[in-house]
Amino acid sequence: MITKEKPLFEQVSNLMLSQIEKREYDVGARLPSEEQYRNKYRVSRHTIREALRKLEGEGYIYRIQGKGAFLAKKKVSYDVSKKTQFSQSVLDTSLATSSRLLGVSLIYADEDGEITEKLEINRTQKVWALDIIRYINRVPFIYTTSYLPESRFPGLDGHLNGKLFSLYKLLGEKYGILSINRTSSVFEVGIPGREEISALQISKTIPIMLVKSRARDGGGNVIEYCVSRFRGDMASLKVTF
Amino acid sequence: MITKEKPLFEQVSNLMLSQIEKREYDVGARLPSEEQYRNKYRVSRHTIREALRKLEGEGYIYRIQGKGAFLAKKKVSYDVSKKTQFSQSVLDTSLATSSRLLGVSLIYADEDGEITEKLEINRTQKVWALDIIRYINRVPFIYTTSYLPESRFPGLDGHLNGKLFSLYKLLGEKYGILSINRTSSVFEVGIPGREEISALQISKTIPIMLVKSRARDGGGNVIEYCVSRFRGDMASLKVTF
DNA sequence: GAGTGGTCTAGACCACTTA
DNA sequence: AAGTGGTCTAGACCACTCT
Repeated sequence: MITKEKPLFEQVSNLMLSQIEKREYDVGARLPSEEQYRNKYRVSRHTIREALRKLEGEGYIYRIQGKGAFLAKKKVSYDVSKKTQFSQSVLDTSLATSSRLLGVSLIYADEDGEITEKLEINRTQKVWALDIIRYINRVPFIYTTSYLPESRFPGLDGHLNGKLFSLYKLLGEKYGILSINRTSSVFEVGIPGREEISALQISKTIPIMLVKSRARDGGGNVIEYCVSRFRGDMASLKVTF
Repeated sequence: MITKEKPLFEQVSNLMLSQIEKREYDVGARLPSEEQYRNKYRVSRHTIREALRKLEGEGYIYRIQGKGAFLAKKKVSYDVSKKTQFSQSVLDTSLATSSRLLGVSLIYADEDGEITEKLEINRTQKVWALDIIRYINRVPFIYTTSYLPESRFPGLDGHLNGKLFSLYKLLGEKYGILSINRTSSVFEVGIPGREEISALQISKTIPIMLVKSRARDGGGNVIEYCVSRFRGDMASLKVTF
């Protein structure tokens, strides 16, 4: 069974994958434990863990400390275009969406000046920073930080409540913002930091997709700069031109 | 020095990172070897490797077997919009771009039917599969596989040569395709497989960004379906709406 | 307390690069 | 041949979940 062509952990990983692709497990079902795999394939636990890490990075499985490894679900298709509302952007309407406001803070110019630059303001102006988590079927899917100039949205914190939450709707109702246009976005991949790991409840081996974008009002003024971090193993982002 | 707050490898990783951010090394310079780090921080090699793996995944460093770990360069900004030519999409014009055709093959319908579905053809039709590597300053940056219907582009292989290469220019000159429109793209992240690792010359810990897109001619017919794999540590993809 | 995944050590050999 | 990163084993303890 063991050849010398490929690294051992990769052979093991492929054996595991072939079982998965034969649909031997249901979606969301628990896979054998590392100890069980170790007995099955007769390799060290380290090798089993490398094989599992590979499958996790590829999005086939996810792991939870103390519970086990589970077969991952299909990716969620998400539209990142001009539509600005979360629930409208999730293309599969059978999925339940919800949002939670983690916190609001009023900050001064950031150190590197990235935010002030993106908002086209100067460093003496204050900025709202909103941390929001968006859920799909109660699973954290996106962790977003939105920056908005305080001068344009005075008293914003007073209009917010933690439970139900649509930012753009609120901007329309309370501040008379009629149209919001996302003109461009930047996509990058990354490895989650501590914040992303705890907000999205993922392990550090799952890559995240970063989407940075600016929104302008009808007059062309920048009203928001936001950084969204998507679970890499769950998201499939669709862009239409 | 060693607290119990965070995992050891993360503390080590942060110490390494603080050195990097203090600009103690030049871009592209070699970092200390794992053995040197091991002596410096007095931890096991496994721990050093986990710390380095973290930095690698975050895009700060890259590693080459037998040579060492090196300080990574800044990300390349790349425009993924309607522009269809590689050299035009790299936003920093000071960077040298080049392409290489890895191979052309004439294939039948794929097993899962993804390609035939995307090309809007049926399974009995043959399809050209072109593997192309695009370089930035002679470093592999994108690994693309393009699928084109053979019925639309007969004898395509005869027009290709491995060295200089612009696919869309060729389609215009040889097949009279006047306008090419990319209407939508799908973005995903992933972990590189064997093919991507060897084509992009990366290690398996570097995530890749997958961009799948279709192109249509002026008449609205699909003329190409392509899957591009960007080096996650090098690419910053810009989308304009 | 038992079982799970997460971190860590110590030591070994392999594959690749450089001299 | 020496040095580097890549893979692998064996064994240990920790953190978290479930019963």
